[in-house]
Amino acid sequence: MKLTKMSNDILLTECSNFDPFISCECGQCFRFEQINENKYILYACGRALTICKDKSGWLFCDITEEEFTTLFVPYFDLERDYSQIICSFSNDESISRAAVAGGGIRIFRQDPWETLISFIISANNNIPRIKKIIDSLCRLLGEERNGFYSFPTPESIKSAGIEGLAPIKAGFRAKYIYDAACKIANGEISLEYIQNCGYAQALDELKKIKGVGDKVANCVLLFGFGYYEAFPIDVWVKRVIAKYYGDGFDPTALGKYAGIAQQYLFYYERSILSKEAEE
DNA sequence: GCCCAGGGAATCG
DNA sequence: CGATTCCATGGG
Repeated sequence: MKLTKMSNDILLTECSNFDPFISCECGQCFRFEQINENKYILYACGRALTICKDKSGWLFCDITEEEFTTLFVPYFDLERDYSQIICSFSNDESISRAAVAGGGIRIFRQDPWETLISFIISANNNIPRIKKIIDSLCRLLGEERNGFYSFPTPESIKSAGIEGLAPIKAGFRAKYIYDAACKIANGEISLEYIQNCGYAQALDELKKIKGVGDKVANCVLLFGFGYYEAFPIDVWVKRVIAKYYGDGFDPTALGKYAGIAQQYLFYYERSILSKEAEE
């Protein structure tokens, strides 16, 4: 990994297994927009970050090297050796095949609270609409700072109430968002405890929140807390398992980075389906 | 009108 | 336990 200062921008080169565009599109995060083929804006770490695909590498606009290093190197998980992780799946044919297509995916280390609400919203929903609801939520209750809306705090959602959430049109999920906000705001659930108590305990803790079951909890643990052994099973991954593994599939057999394998499978299964739709 | 979407709660037996 | 049903909303 090499960072080069280019006036107000940072150029990233010599960084294998990293494609920020694919990493955005692979379903782990929802606050980003594609401007064109070579340009995305990502809303993370409390700011908007413009990312351009350059001939020589990835260009991150209007950011200092210090800010990129302290905020976005951890966020993009750039210090981890993903090629070694992919190697650890080499005895699994379908994961290895999926990792060819999704080799640029990094698991983003997202804000736990934002990830919790985002995946509560994801229940029985599709990605474009999840993005729209989250964006509405930030515009409704977040704080604006030169065009960027922060993610609303638990307290602000709590004081808005279920009726106050009506404009974002989250449907039946509004009461779950509210329940999560209350339990975090009043300390009934501690995100810090979930961060430190280990995977199994953290899973139980998250599931105390209404609207959080096995799938949502595992997404939050994987994308918001860095529990890489979390293996969320949604409708797509269910299809993959039925197709390639059948009964008796055990994600723990994939080791401590099972969640990364899951993300390759999810991305691959969806991308081959959209490719088939084009034909 | 139908079905589906990164599911989960409530309610059965 | 497992199997159904319902939940709001929008796009295809």
